[in-house]
Amino acid sequence: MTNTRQARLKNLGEVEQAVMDYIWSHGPSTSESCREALAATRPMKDSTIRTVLRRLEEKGYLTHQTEGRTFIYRAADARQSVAVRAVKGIIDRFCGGSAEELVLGMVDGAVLSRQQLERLARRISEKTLEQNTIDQKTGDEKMSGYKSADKKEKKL
Amino acid sequence: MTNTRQARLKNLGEVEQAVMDYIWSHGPSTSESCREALAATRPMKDSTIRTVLRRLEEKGYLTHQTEGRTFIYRAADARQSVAVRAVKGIIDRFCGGSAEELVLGMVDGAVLSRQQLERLARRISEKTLEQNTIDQKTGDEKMSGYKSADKKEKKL
DNA sequence: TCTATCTGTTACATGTTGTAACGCTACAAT
DNA sequence: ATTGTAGCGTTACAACATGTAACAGATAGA
Repeated sequence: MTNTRQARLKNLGEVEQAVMDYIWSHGPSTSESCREALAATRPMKDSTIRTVLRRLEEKGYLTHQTEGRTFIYRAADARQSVAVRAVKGIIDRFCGGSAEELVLGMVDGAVLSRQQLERLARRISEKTLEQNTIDQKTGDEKMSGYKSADKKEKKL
Repeated sequence: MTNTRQARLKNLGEVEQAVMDYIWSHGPSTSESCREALAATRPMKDSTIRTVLRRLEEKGYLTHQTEGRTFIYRAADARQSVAVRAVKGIIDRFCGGSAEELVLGMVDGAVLSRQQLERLARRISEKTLEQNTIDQKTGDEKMSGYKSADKKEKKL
């Protein structure tokens, strides 16, 4: 059900990443606009960038549609979705599917600060509230009975 | 200085991953024990597994020490550290350094449930308290805003 | 018709990953 | 001492991934 079966996108090479970054930032683009945008740091012949674009499409990162005779490439998924999918892959491969320990590790690894994590929890709480307002009858989750988990309302 | 400067470990191939999983689970191992452990799903000649092990060491995932004439390989870093580093890489590449949106996306992407996130925040709060009790003077302040470093990286 | 644009196809050098054959050395049993 | 053998060192190779690009075919305008 949650299975969008998009799964396993191959990793991106350096140039591929750069191209995706450009398209994610600038929206639908032609091969030429990509080429020009990257020309400063990475001069490429037009056939080169087009090959990269075609491969990215094969890999499922892009789709294209024709405008006249010109290909307009656009990202198949939002940057963030791809990032999340990538992390999901990492979780599967390294953490046996449990994301919890990973996030905990991110805090220890200084990838996420404690403050950020708490703020996140708060933001989520809000979103959750909205959700609950709509369908709060599903009593299966909630398990709010967390012992005396000392709320300690940290200030931020 | 949490910066262990181990940075950028290359990705693991399928077999490499399997080997690392084994060693992470069983601790220091010889090439033979690895070979036997994976034999069921992946029969390999001894030279094969040894090549894999050597490469994993080159990549920095393993170290080895000699016991008699036998190599004992052990993980250079804990599984979780590697996972976190991998995520860090994703964050740099996709999120311009900000982990926050990513975690938020993990919730939306059903990788992390709201309950889990909140529980995490709670767990962290507790840890933070202990920490604070001990050294509350360290301005923990993670640099939440990386500049994304302009990849100058001229090919050579 | 001719040319400036675009796309289609094919190629190729590197690098990565999986797999493995050989070959050399030290130690143990004969 | 001789030799089998357990273990490591070295080299090879096919398949795929990635960056780079040439060349060819098609077509909208001038």
